[in-house]
Amino acid sequence: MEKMTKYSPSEIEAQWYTYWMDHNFFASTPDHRTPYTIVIPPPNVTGVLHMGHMLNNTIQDVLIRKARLQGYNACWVPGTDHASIATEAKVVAKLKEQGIAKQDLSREEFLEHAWAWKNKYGGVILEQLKKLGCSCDWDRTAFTMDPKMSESVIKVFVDLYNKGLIYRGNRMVNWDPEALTTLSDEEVIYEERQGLLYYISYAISGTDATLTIATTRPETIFGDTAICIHPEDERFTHLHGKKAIVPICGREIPIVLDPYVDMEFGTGCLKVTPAHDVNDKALGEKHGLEIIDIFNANASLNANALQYEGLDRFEARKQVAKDLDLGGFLIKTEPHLNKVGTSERTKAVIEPRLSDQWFLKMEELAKPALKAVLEDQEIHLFPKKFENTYRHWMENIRDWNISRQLWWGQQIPAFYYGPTKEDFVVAETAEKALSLAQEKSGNKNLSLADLKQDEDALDTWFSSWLWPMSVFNGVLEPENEEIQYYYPTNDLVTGPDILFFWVARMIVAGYEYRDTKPFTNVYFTGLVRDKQRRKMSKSLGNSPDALKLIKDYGADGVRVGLLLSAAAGNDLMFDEALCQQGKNFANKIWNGFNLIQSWEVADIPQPEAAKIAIEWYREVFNKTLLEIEDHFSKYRISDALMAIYKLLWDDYSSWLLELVKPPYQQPVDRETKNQLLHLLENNLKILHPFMPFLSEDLWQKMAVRSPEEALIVSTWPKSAKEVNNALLSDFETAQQIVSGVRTIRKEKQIPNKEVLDLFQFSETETSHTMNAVVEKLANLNPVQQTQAPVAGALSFRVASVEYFVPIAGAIDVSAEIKKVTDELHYTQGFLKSVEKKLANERFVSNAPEKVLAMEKKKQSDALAKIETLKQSLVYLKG
RNA sequence: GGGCCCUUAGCUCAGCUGGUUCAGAGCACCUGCCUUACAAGCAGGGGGUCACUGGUUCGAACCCAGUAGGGCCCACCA
Repeated sequence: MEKMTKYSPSEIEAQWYTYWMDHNFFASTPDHRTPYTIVIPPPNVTGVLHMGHMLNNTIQDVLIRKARLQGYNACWVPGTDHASIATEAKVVAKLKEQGIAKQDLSREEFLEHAWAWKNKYGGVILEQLKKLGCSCDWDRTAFTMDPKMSESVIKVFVDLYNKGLIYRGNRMVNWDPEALTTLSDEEVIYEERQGLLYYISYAISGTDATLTIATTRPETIFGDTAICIHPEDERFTHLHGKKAIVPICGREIPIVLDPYVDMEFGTGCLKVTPAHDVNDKALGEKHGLEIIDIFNANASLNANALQYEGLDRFEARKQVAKDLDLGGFLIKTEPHLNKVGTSERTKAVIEPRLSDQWFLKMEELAKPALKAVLEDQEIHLFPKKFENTYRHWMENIRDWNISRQLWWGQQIPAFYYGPTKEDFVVAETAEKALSLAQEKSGNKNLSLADLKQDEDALDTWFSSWLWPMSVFNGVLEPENEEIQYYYPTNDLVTGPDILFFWVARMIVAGYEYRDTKPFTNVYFTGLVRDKQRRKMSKSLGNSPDALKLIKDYGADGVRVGLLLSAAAGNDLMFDEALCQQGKNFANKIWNGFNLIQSWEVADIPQPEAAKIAIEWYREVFNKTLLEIEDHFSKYRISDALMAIYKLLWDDYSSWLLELVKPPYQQPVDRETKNQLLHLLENNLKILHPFMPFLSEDLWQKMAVRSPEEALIVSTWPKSAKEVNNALLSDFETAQQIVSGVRTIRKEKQIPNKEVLDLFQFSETETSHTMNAVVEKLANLNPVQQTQAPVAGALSFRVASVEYFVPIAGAIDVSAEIKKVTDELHYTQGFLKSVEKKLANERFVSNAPEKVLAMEKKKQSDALAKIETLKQSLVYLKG
């Protein structure tokens, strides 16, 4: 027989996404409702969907869909980030393939290529998010280099400059010799690398003596402008005031004294290279040393390195070491573990380099942002542990290097009009700059042609830190309706890796420009790793193809798979098996739906079992709903999903549906079917945020619905605060009885078809409200009461009540005796421990009332149980 | 070098203010079943010295100290 027992997601997913889009269900405009806003962490325009995005955006979609159901005006703003360094690198690579070098292009020409590239590939990742089911308001799709966004960025730059917070300085910066730009401190990743410590001998001028320094970078000797020793180092007092001679180049350099030098490290003598090390720069300034830069921009050596000019720095290191050795200057080398800074983007080893850069003073700006999170609790971080990290960074915040030697990005609005580096003005436009320049220079004859704009672009994060404001045009028009309505946003869902890059800075910008937080809750997802705990990366090839996953398991299945493994802030081990679990779950629900649909309806009375089951399920549903809401309030998204999973699989499918199921090929009563459909509707509502496609599909299949009645815009069920615990507990007892009978069936291999008897042994009358449930699920004749144990019957106990199932010839008396005896001994032992506790005066006097009462109940229960066990033994032994 | 966090079943993880929701969940596993929605399933079942050592307490997975292992963040030691 052909049966439709398989759910195939791919067919319906596209259909429902189109339906939602066609009816503008994702769109939001300000209205009388309370807004619920999320701004997407804008992925790089160069990006393709990876597992991190999938997780991140699934969580956002769950939150936004739930809010929408709850009646909020849900607004999820999508967009992309221009990612200056990553994108520029891609465009440069692409041009290179076409035989075009960046240097051969003008800034304008290059930007044309970049925009063409962006327009062609920039939307890919957003299209992929649609496949995942993300219900973003696509009409609001923003890009960090949109005209208004860029204008906002420039406005903020000018404003901060005018406030005296932006300055230009010649500073040691992190230079990426591959991307040919500076990086902020946060973009530098330190790695431990095994290297060598070279001991190099320097002659002392005018004497036969020498001194030995230890360095990891022998190639930098050409930049040496001093040797530094500790003033109190008694080994070197004879060197005070002397000069040393740099090997190979023979230059004479002073020997200076400074307590900075660690006498314990190396030889106690330090060579000073102010152009290529932050500390050396400080020493240089202190002692008035010369600065000799020996590197080109690509980190090859320049003319200052004499015959090594043009050599790459690592090649030069080998060569210089070799030559030093030949010349007798290299005393020895020893292995040395040192930390090497590398570029987050290009992986190139960072070269500390002195250059003119723009900086933003952070100290004052950070203060309100620090207070808001830690003191005022205006913003909550989930998990909370990130508050420590946040505090540490904000309290030790350093100035932000915001200039990049790139073209792709907002060009710094500083205009030079004169011969010196200080002859510049900062303004939104060249026209404004001109009048400022005329004023500043006193030269009214300056024209636009005399102005030269700074070549650098701004750090990408200098635009994304405004994102929650700028997507609502809140920077240019701070009073506009949209920003007033949607801001502050509600939740931000992102990875902890950009806590400093982005999250902290958005908070800073929010307080500076709107005097309030940009969002209330920040949910940090973990890193997605593979089963072996390795970080997912392109180079390892361990990152599954997101679209293929969706194709194989359905978007709903993948969403469930990701969420099931994702506790907030913990890394998650992604395993495709979880997507399979998600897909199985979808199929389970789909089948249950088909089952109900297949039943004929008749006007017949409602069976008792169905009536009880439905009442019970209402309670379970309500209880679960309360749990789910509690989970959501703590951002425990996976726990919320698991609660729904168990509700639908166990309570709904295994218990409720089994109980209401009509006998084979017979109709169901109208009452039951109607009630069931209502329960199903509620199930679909709470399922919808997690599995939007399946839930909408079934919702639409169960009734003819107008667009206004679509599930996506329906209402989240209301929970009753009262839970009928008596009903729940009675039902649970019934479940245990059913389970007891099933265990006996299993042990004695009695088929389910065979109808059995069940005796409830009880001296007093007990309630029978659940008998119909037990009889239906365990396939029993009406449950009978008995005043005495049933001889020759198998038995089990639920709570302290004993049940008997008579089975002809199946009973092994001696085995039963052993079973009961074992249980008796165990219970006696248990009683003993309880009584010992109760006999302990200190326990009785210290333990709270509640605990004491509990112990006493344990005692009386155990005593009662021992009685029935003893009686059983008597009967068994005949 | 400074700071933060983690270690509970084979795996991934819950476990709130110390006490019957304290030893849990999902998956995996084992044993029966192609049973009348679903084998992508049903029913039943076995798994843990709560990292280790001490302490506090009537009582510790939970609090304290130490040890071992793992992770994260920050920091310029040549």
